[in-house]
Amino acid sequence: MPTSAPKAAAAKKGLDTSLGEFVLEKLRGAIREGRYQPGQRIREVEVAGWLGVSRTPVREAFRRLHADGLLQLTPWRGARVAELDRAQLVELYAMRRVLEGTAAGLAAENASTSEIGFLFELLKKERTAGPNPARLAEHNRLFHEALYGAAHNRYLLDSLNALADSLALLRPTSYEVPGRAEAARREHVAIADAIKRRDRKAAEKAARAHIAVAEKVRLELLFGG
Amino acid sequence: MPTSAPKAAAAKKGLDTSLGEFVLEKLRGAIREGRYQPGQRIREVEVAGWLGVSRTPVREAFRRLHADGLLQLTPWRGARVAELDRAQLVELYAMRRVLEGTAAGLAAENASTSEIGFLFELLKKERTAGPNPARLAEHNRLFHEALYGAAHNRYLLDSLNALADSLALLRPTSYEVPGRAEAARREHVAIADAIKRRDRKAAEKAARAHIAVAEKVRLELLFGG
DNA sequence: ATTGTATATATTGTATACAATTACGCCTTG
DNA sequence: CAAGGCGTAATTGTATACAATATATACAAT
Repeated sequence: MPTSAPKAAAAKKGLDTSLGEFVLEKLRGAIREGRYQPGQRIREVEVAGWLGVSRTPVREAFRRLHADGLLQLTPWRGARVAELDRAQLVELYAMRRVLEGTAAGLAAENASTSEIGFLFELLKKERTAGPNPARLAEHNRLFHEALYGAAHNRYLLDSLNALADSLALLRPTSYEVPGRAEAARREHVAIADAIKRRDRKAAEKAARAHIAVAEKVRLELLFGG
Repeated sequence: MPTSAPKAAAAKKGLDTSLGEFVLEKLRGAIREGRYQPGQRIREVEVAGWLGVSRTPVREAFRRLHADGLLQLTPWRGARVAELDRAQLVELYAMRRVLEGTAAGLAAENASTSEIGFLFELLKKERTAGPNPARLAEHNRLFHEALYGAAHNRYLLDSLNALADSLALLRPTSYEVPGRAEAARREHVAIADAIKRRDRKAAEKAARAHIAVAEKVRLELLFGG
């Protein structure tokens, strides 16, 4: 539970956006980093005090997190960080397999040469990232975000980002599994190569395969063989 | 612009849900029925007065509609019903083609026999619906919603509903085009038949074709050849 | 006439006050 | 000692008051 004193009130000075957005980002970060655990209840006044704002912008942030599926809201009973059971996880990965494949396929058709260059840059960094699982997961996130952008479809982008946020609820990440990092990197390379060759089918197939493996690893990690 | 006096304040008595939800549904309906036109500005006090509530639940509804892409919110400058230009429309249909195909494919695998029966029931009603474009569009919506449900994937369902809401921004509907209704019905039948045969590939293909035709008709209708 | 500026008005963002509902502890009672 | 009811505290839903910002109007200067 985030408990740093309202020095955040200082950090929000010179805000280029509304307090609601500010709170939203703070909460999203806290959930992504696991400082709020799935199932945990979040009280409005608690967040308001933490960030030095009133309940109003906190409630706005809650509503948006709810829309993204990160918070479970029940009337009069407050907000709770969403939990994913096995069935939901399977549904989520099914969806992601489709969308990720579509993104890769569209990227093969629509990505600019600089976007493709950026993908390979990220892969280079990924190779030299070291063994820290959190850092590896972060690199992974950057690669996938770049891929989503290269597809050039706003709706697809938004959906995939929402799915990624939901998946961030789960820990540990797949990168805790020995050898997963190298395997994932090889799969990433396969996707990027297909995009560079402008091979839509191959890119789609590689991306779907990548997600299928990720699902398998995650399920084993979380629920055991 | 909806202007019926606050008799709505009476209609909201005995509410089984929060006022925010109430306002959300009212606004969604008003946008879907074209009572709020794309590009039109919506003021908080105006809606609050219309529905006999304060600005607070109105703002909540605005935020959710924004998350769904139906409202465009800019700080200090209020809410505006989203507009779709041609490029966005193309992106949206690309997304819908993928998701609708996926939904049909999953329905072929996962739909219960009663769900399949319901699809055919809707098709029967569609055949005898008469020539009213608004009624036809409504029947169409029901069929697609049933299809989404039969896929048994929550994330897919939410995404497709969001896309459908965005498409509802556009009028006139394709059903203003002579002959579109019968053609659409035949395409619906093809989808339902494939699902009944449990033929995943065929269902997916039929659904994608259906959306592709719908896109073509819409583009011609809105932007001319 | 047009453009720039100042002022007033309107509208949204935020904070706080109040109402409705729930959760929990305590007491009573069998 | 357990079970159930009552009352208080805690929490959220809603309304309103206030602050910050944008928009519109009036007027002056060119």
